[in-house]
Amino acid sequence: MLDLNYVRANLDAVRLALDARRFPVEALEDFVRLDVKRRATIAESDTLNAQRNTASREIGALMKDGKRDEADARRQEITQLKERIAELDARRDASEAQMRGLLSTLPNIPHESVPTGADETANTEVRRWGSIPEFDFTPRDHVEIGEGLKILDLERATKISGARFNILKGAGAQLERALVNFMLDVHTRWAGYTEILPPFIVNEASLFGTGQLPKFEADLFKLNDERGLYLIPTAEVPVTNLHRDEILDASDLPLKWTAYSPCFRSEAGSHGRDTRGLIRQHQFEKVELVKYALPENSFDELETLTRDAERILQLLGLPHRTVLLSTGDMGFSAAKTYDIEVWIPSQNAFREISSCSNCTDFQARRASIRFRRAGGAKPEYVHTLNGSGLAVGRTWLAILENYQQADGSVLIPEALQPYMNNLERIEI
RNA sequence: GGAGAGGUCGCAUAGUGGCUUAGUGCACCGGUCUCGAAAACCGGAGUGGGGGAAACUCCACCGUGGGUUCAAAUCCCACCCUCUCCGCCA
Repeated sequence: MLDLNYVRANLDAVRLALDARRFPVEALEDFVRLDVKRRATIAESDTLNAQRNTASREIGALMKDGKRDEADARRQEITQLKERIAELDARRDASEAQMRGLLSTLPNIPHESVPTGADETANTEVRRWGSIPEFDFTPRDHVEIGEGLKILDLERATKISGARFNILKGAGAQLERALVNFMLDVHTRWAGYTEILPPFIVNEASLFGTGQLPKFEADLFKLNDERGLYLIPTAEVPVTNLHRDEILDASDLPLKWTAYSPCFRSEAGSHGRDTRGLIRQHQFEKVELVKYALPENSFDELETLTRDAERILQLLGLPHRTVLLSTGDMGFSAAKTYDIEVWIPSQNAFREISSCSNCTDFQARRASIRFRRAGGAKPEYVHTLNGSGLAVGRTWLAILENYQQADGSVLIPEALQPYMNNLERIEI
């Protein structure tokens, strides 16, 4: 969420930034009008409240002195004040609700280093790692490889749950588990992240905090339950909300967490896209990285977080590139985002396997996550960052495709073998 | 699921309708003292919002939302959460 005072003071800059994000900016005009109304209402209601408080105290004093008649007279006075105050409060509540409604749907302001553009064609590649594998046979896609090795069963998953679900079996299930352990170990041992195992079901306030609600409810699975609970679309939600409504100490920052979780996404509106295989599923596993950073350090922290995610691909020997997203391609809460894309031989293309964002104070304001510098300084909002480190399902299929052999078997990357009981190859 | 207790300004507590628009202790910040520190003493300090150039000032906030009252932390209703005991359960 953007800061009310910031929007008020920087209306033109905000309008420009939102326009770059392809956000309809007309709504901002109402904003100014509502704000003027709101402040006038507050001023009057505060004054009347002050009068009421004074009168009340005087009545108290009169009652004590036994002057009932005078007290009764003053009561009349207050009754009128109260009506007017109730009226003003109702108006203020309405204005504030409208402003909040509008503010909560505005996306974050892009950082100045982000390229302006309408969509992904304006993204810029910042670096590339590894060489694209060459096969002396026609490479198969992961569905064919996985089903051939009997480690992937999509048909039965459809019977049991429906489209966009999958079943891993034997060495396939083991590979998934190995990847989770491997990623968590690398992040905790070498990069100083603390492991979190969060709830996979969260409340509305948490989803508001990270920005999924109110705008993107259609992307979520909501539980049929009076409590208004949802399955998490990413561990970013529970982990970023860890210190919601708290004031931390500046010396605690940065805080770095890594969390494994399944992720549940309804994928509404992506019918027909990536229908084959594991690329786009309703349920997938992910190891997430989350940081709270000091505002002055957050963009540096984004660089290291992105490198921490890339390291996994490098240790697994998977070719990839890193792309800086343009203003038109970024997510709602992000001020700056790098996507990491892994090479997928069957598609002859790089596909997203991680998305690393600095959300600056956008989520922190929605979730009220603050810190205080030494002594009695005013609380400030932390900057929150998150990135996949990595999407496990996509890593799984990238290994199958990049490490496939002519005979249909798949080699296990060396770094992963200790996590697979030293298995070197998955074969029939 | 049943019975009971409780949620107060970082922590711990006081406060059952107006001497409290929240007291006290600890922690915190500033000062006095000291070579320096500790102790002691003096003073300060919550969050959000409105007005103001500023000094400052006003309003709201005692789990959340309603209600009663001239006046609510305090009374009433609903909900959320925590703890204890019983039952059930991976």
